[in-house]
Amino acid sequence: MKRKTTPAPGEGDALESRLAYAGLRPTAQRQHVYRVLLRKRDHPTAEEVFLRAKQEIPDISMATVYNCLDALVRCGLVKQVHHDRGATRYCSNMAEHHHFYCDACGGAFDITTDPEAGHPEMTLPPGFQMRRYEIAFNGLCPQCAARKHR
Amino acid sequence: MKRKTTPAPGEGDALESRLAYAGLRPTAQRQHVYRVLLRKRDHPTAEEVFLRAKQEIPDISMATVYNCLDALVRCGLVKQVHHDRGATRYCSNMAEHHHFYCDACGGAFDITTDPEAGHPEMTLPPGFQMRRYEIAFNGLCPQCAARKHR
DNA sequence: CCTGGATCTGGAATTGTTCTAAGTCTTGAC
DNA sequence: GTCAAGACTTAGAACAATTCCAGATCCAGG
Repeated sequence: MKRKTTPAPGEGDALESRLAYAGLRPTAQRQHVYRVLLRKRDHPTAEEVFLRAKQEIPDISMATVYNCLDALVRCGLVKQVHHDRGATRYCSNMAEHHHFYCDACGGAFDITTDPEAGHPEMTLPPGFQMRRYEIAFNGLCPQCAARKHR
Repeated sequence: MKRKTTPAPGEGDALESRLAYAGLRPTAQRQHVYRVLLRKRDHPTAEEVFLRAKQEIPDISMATVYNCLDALVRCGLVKQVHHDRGATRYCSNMAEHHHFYCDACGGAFDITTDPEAGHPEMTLPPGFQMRRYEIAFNGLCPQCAARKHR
């Protein structure tokens, strides 16, 4: 219910200007949700973001978390990550990269794009206009792979 | 739920033997659902398969369609295709391939893998054990691209 | 021709997400 | 400052895709 006032200037500048540019206000909830995503970059679901955000803002609601995440996505600070039909995960790493999904632990890992590897656009039949592409890797993450070897 | 991956009793085998190999019966519903998928390979959703299947088996239920699709997936005749968090689509093209999703019309198109292009496994950091990978292309399909150019 | 297990069915339940309506806060005009 | 307009947050309802469930039905083997 009660809302915090404007935070100290200098804190979360990128966020503030990005939001402003998109015509959005840097509310306490948005700032905190963004901080949650920056603090632990493990591709949390909306539910997980909600639980983490609640620790500091106990009254925050799920709807607000969805709203905030949507705002962050819209102003280009956060990316949605989808795998199969699982819950949407949120990723604050905006560099070009792909994802590896561990079949054992379900974790998602950033795979930074190898600049040497050519983009696969030439493999497309004529007529297709590619805007972007994404590679989803599946298998075992290092930890789970090591565990299986024993 | 544990899903048994069937190691192919023989490439390009009939529905019946594939099902039998997985310990499943070739029921009328399963055969018809499979026929529906072969007849129009446009990556239909379960709902679309249901509507098409109903034309020949009016009493078939949605639950049965899901069951049949699951059976076909389990015995390696059909693949699930996911894009963002949209409904699961079903693909009877079992050759290795990727998918192109048109941002304009929402269609899904098979992109056959270029055998020349090296697999991207070397781009993975050490420790990761890749089992498979999938490339999702986004952009405009030839038809929608042509329409935009006018 | 019985019987047990596989299968089919409609409907309820579940999950993740979006919508809605009402209340709260912030901004800008005066 | 004061006030209205609009942005934002909230709880809960609604929603879509899917899975679960329990009863009915089918069918192969004895």
